[in-house]
Amino acid sequence: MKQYITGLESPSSMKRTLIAEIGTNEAILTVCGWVQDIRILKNLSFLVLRDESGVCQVTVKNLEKPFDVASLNRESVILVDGMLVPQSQSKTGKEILASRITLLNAAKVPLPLAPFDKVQADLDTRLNNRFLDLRNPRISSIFRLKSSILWGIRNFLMQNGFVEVQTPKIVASATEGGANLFNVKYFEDEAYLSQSPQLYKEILISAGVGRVFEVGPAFRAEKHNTVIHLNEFTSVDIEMAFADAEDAMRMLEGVVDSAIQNILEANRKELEILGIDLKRQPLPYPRVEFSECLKILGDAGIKHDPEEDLTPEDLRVIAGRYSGFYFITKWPASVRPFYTMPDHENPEFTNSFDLQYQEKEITSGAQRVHDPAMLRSRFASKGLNPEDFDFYLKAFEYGMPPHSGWGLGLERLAMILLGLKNIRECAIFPRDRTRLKP
RNA sequence: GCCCCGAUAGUGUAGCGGCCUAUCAUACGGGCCUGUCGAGCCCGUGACAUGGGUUCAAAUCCCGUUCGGGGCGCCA
Repeated sequence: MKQYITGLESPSSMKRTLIAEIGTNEAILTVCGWVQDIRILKNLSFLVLRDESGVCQVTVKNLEKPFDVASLNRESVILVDGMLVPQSQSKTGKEILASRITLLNAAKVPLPLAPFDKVQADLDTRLNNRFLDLRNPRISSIFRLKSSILWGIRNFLMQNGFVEVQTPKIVASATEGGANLFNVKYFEDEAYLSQSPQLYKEILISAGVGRVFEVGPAFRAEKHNTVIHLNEFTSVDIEMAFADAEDAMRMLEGVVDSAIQNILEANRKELEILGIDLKRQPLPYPRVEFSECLKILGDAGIKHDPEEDLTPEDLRVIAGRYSGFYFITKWPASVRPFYTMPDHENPEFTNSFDLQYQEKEITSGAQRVHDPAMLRSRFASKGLNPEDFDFYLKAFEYGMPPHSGWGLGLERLAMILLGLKNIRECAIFPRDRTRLKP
């Protein structure tokens, strides 16, 4: 009674019906998917069959023996030929009376992770068995949403005249210092994995691209062990010519709003599965100067060195004043990279900004230094050797426009919009301090 | 790099010196059940991360190792 695969019986997608489309087609149909649940009664058995579009119930009359249901394991892949039951009593709303069931591939028992168990597995167990974890729509919804977030971002940038580029991820020098880079062998040379496309974006501004963006991986060799850091993350980077920090901030809030708008329109189902109540936040997002943050901290009785970066504790206090997204602007030069433009009036501050969501930093951006002489002195003040950046500096010597830009952590944005507590949830195969597989 | 915490069946947990022949749920195997849908009921299988030590006695206390969780620093 068991029917094994020969490999030659692979179903054609031409005659396969997606579960979501059941009821719109003929009454005799073929569905394929994973066995999510098995309930065996005396005279009949029920299967819950799942494909990428949804679930339906498959009813098997045991006496007719279209298949030995008892031999089936959860999460095995089957093909079901059968008839649509017109008025189904199933809670899935869709029911097929099986005339034939073909086992396409069996799942071993026990499952290392049961995606539909009543007990929730730990994140570590889930990530070790990500292919099973992702079979649960609660998990796969995260990545459908992330995909839509990125589409909303791309759509907005394309509409605003940006060109998408791909810059190298194997690079010869650091963008902001040397400590946090992964080494790679590049034939006879020493190379690194790129921590940011910053230098290339700026060179492209000199190249006359005008508005440029990139979505790509960024690598940070920091041994951080937190719920908001990955060693490989997706960076959305833009750079705009003839633009100041305010222009870049406007583009940034536009991008975020477009991402939210897009998932509200396109992903009602996924938002519902995850129980997310997401709302657009009116533009513009509040702008708060760094010096104002120090006052807020002062009011809370926290003394803060004006040359020092804000700590997570500081940001929690500041976040008490703002709900949702807000910008912190005019950061001190001491905590910003060499390419950040100093403020004309107060050169110890910069024309820079971070986009925050409560206490979490999502984006860092600024107007950039476009004058090569100023850039050289900034290298010196950061203790960097200009010779390491010769290919970069060269682009500034022959007509570099004033320009601004930012880099946004896609997983950070996703975790915030989706209300997830650990950034690893937002990376489909995350790389963290110890995780190199799968 | 620093600091805290943890590791018990496939999964998730209780136990924290003798009452442990280790709890419960879920999963898994068997049986019953004319439509189930977190199915139900009965029976059963299955675990103390690892190496040392303390003790009459260790899942339980101590040390090392490995693995995991969280925080800080750094950042997106």
